[in-house]
Amino acid sequence: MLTPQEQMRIILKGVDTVVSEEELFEKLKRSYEQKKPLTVKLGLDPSAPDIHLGHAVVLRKIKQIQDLGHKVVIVIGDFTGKIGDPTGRSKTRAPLTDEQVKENAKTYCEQIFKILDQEKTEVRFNSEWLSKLTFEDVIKLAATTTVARMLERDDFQNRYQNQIPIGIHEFFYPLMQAYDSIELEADIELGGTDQTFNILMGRTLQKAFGQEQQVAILMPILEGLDGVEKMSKSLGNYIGVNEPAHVMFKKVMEVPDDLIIRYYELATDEHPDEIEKVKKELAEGVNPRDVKYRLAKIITSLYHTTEEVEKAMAYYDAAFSRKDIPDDIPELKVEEESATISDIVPQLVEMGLVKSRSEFTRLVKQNGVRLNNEKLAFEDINKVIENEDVLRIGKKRFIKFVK
RNA sequence: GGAGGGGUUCCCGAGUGGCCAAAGGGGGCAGACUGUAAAUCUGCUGGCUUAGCCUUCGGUGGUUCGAAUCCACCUCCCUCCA
Repeated sequence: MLTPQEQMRIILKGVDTVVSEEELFEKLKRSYEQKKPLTVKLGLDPSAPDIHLGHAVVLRKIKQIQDLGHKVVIVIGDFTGKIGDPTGRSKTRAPLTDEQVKENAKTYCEQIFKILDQEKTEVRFNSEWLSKLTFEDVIKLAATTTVARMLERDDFQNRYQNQIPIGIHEFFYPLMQAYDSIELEADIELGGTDQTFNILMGRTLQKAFGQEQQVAILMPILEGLDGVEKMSKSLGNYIGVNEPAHVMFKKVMEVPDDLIIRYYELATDEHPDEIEKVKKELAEGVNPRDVKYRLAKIITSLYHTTEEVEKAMAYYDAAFSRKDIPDDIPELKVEEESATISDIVPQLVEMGLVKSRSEFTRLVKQNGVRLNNEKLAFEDINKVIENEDVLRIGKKRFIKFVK
């Protein structure tokens, strides 16, 4: 086991805030001396089963701590998920059913274990203890804090000021999450900075319950592809860990230039020395495209095999650098011998390539659709499809027809 | 419990009887340019069997030749008072 000093260095890399570093050091020291691993908690919300690089920021950090020999406990907030939590996005979230939660949890774990070591990770569901609390217990919990204190939370404050509803039940969300820490006797809790309030509430509650307070480790929030908003599925600016290699690669290339370093820091496991080198390169005027190209390779490799990455790069080079038709594109079997492009549109809609026939028509009229790399004129929409015809919709969407 | 203000298309927000598939902005998509990104310019942005038709302005019902707009009831949100 590494010395507490060495552990600190690894743990602190890239973090936004630690409350508090002294406490963390003390815990590490004690753990080192007694050879007893610390319990590290990460709470996950099962309502969004697709993990993206934004979530991965925290997961990577916890993986590093896991590798230091500490005990990682993932808490799936199935109970909290059923209550509905404050998302900060205008509306109160719809509660999930048991089936949804279970299903989501399964998908979740599959993705988490692309990053964490499954053998060494404990997964718990917080309904296990939360569902057993009596009303009296709940009141006692609630009595540990005040409305004013609750309203300190950014999200609540914003909504309150903007006249967006806040359900009373939502006040319980931080309390429930905090209670999880008591149940686990957590030494450390990880989360994004958006979790600051909830995680600190864990400290408050632990103190009220006579436990040693957990250390809060808060990771920065990764911006999404737009470069401004946080990465999130609902905003559509995300890179999912489950996405095919070529999609992932292309998306990393869409990251704004000024976020290249941030992505290096938060979305890869690159060594700080390496990152310094990259910073220098950029400062010296190396084409950001090339730097980003390497970044895309590194990130894609974290979630895909070498072979898949090679393919993805070939696809990218062909489709976007040379503007050719790549080799490896989805195919659509055309049943009807005399089917025209127009005839096939409903199937394209079904596949999600276009939203509707109207949208397809608009794209064609705007020269956004190509047939075998030639612009498709609106009059040609009734052309009979030949075997191996390739349709390109916009820049990214390809489909090959086979008969 | 009382008084008042609100709910419009993906978001914000204009629209108080026909000229409204609904201004403007944002976002998104496409084209040009480029480095693939950004910036900029242009176009599009409910659906369809597309000179036309159908669905949409919290819900239901009504008035009217005609309703996002008027009326009734319902529902949800906010503010102030209690």
